[in-house]
Amino acid sequence: MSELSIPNPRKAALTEALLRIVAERGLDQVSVREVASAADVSIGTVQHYFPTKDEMLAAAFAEVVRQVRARLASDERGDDIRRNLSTVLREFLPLDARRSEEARIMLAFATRAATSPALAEVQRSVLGEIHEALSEALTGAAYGHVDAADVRSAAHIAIAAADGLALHAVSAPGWMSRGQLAAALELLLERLVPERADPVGQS
Amino acid sequence: MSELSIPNPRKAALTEALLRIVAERGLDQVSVREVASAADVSIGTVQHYFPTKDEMLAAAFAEVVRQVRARLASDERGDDIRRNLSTVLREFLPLDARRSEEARIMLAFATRAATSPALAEVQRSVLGEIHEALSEALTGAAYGHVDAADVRSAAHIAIAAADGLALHAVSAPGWMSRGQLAAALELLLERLVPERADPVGQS
Amino acid sequence: MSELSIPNPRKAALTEALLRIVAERGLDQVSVREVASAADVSIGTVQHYFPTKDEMLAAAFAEVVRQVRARLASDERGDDIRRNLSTVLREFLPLDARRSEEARIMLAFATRAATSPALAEVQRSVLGEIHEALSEALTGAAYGHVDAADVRSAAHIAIAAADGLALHAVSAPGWMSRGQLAAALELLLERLVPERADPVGQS
Amino acid sequence: MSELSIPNPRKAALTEALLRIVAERGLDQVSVREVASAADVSIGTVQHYFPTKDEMLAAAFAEVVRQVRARLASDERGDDIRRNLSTVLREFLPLDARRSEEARIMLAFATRAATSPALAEVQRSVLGEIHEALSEALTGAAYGHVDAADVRSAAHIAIAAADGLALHAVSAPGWMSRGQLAAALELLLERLVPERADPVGQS
DNA sequence: CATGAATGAGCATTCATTCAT
DNA sequence: TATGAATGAATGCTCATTCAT
Repeated sequence: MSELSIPNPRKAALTEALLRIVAERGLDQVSVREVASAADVSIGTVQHYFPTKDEMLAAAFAEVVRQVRARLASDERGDDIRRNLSTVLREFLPLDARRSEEARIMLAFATRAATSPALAEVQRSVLGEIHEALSEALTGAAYGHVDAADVRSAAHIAIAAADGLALHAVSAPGWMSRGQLAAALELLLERLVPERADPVGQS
Repeated sequence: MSELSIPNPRKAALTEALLRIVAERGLDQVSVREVASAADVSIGTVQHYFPTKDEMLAAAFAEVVRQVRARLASDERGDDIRRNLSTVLREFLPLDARRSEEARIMLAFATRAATSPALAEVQRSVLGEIHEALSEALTGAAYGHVDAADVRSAAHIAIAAADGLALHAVSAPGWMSRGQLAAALELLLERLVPERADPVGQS
Repeated sequence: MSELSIPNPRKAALTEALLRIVAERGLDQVSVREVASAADVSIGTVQHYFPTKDEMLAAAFAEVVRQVRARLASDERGDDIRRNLSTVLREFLPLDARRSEEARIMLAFATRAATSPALAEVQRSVLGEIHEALSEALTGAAYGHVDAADVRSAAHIAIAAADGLALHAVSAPGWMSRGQLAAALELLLERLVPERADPVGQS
Repeated sequence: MSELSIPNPRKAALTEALLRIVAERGLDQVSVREVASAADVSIGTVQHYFPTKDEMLAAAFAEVVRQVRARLASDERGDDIRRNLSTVLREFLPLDARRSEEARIMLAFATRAATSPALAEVQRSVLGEIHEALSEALTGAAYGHVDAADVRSAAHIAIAAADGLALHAVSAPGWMSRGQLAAALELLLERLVPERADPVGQS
């Protein structure tokens, strides 16, 4: 409703075009020209909205992050913490075309962040946010007997494993099937999250 | 394996120069010019050994893989399987300058593999090799009661978590300390590798 | 001359901004963008007043000429013709910050006039005007025994020497000191303007 | 004969092409593209010899200076000092097509030197060299009764007047005829250089 | 009156590659 | 074996200008 949420339809079309290129051909194939032609506007128009390529990349990364955040926020949560964690982490695995594209994009930006302080800053904040959320959930799952450091390590492991699986799936197409990705994730959560402490019905 | 794989020393100097650039400035900053100047030879010389840039990149990736393989092969192995796994996986974490550089290089190539069939093929074979080794080790650790699928999933998780931690450390410098990386890995192994059933019955 | 030549104050601000850029960074650094930002208005506004860059340049040159003319008109004149000539010609030498800036601007436009018929026309009329005035003064200084052609040549020399000194001072900063500039001009006038025949008969 | 004097025929062709453009259309119309097409080579070739535009411009300016120096050195000198000075200074006036082109080129570079320290340095050294030569000649012409400061001022005036006349002729085509240029120069020398001190035939 | 959107040509420069030597 | 010449495509970016509002 606020003006803030209507950034600019043209700008949005440009970042979308850019992200499509990243997903299909990689971040190094992104050029002002390619984005212009993918969005079917002139080069000048692209640079009217994004004076420099860096600004354009940063905006695109921010948009991806925004989308991922929105997706995580809209996911259904229930009582079963392990299932909730699974829901969240599955968002990062390339289990369908949409998530596969997103994974390729996130990986591309993460890798570039290794040599771009600006992108690294975004990456840090994204990781921080997710880590925070996972830590909370894991604390809830521990039913009292928690070692805070262990919980934080477990959260680190959870994100790392999800991103690592995505990395492998994306960088070595065919190496893991979707079933294997899902199975690996489930096994991890089994080992990471204690059984629900239903003191009665539990054998 | 064979003497055939001992490359021309000049060629080795070129791939080393290239990998230095990748580690420091990223894969997209690699150009024939940069490699030539980093190796202090002429552009023509670079292209005498590597007629195309793709061949040069492929050779460099192969060299990295070769180095990692050599490192893994030379690591000390003992009776404690969990410790052995830790030793192997720690090779992938940026726990010191050398491994940090290697992690950046591996990540760069992995990301490019997402859009390069040739590199993807190498990536698949590397992952296959490591997965195989980890699966064997985990099978040994299970002391009989093994579900083969679970073992393979656990191996997937192990590599994924290690690479994922490396990805995070490299793409968000400052996000995780070396201690946190090591702690997360240890926690993972605790959860993934069953305690040795009978510490007594061990020879 | 007429009130008609009093331009829109906004327009004046734009030409002033333009001339500042010319003085500081040269005529080729003048762009609609730079002028707009120097005058702190939008590009569109600049082009509202000056539809094309050429018109803007022409207006700026006209403004400079207007300023120089005004300065020359306001200079004090006395009975000593040589001194009057000196006063006039010193206006063209970069003897202080203001005249230095003006000299840089005049030189920039003169040089561009070499390839721009429109600016060349302005340049011709300016030179004509000054030459006329100097010729008159020199005729007055000759006390009767005049060769009209010599007087015109002397006027040519006078302007040329002044502009040439300015050219050297501006194009080779540090080459001539202000004292050297002034001394050279005085020597020229000594040689160009005959001594007053009878210093006594002066009222 | 030495290798130094054979700089590179290709390079020479490029600077010649560049200077042609400067003379015809001005220094701001010089672009790598234009030079390449004027010299009938590819853009890449131009930049093989001159990695940056600045280097190309500097080389071209140096070449112009070299040509002017060579011309001055090859001019005939006789016993009549005033005539010798005339010969030298006429080299700077656009009295024919060749000198007109040279004058336009020199003016263009001089003007750019106002905002380019590198070119300004060259300009300073050129002026220094000519000033030195003129000062010597004028000292010789003074037959003993010299005020060194006056001689240097006279030399300044001589170059300035020549360059100023060239500036006017080039920036206001049609303003002065060739005859007027020559006449002005001769008048200047009359006033600047004392008559030959033939002690007898002098009234 | 003033602005920002949009454009397309042009800029210097970097690039991978081919070729002759 | 090693090099430099030469090329032409592609890069990010600046530019003057037109147009709708």
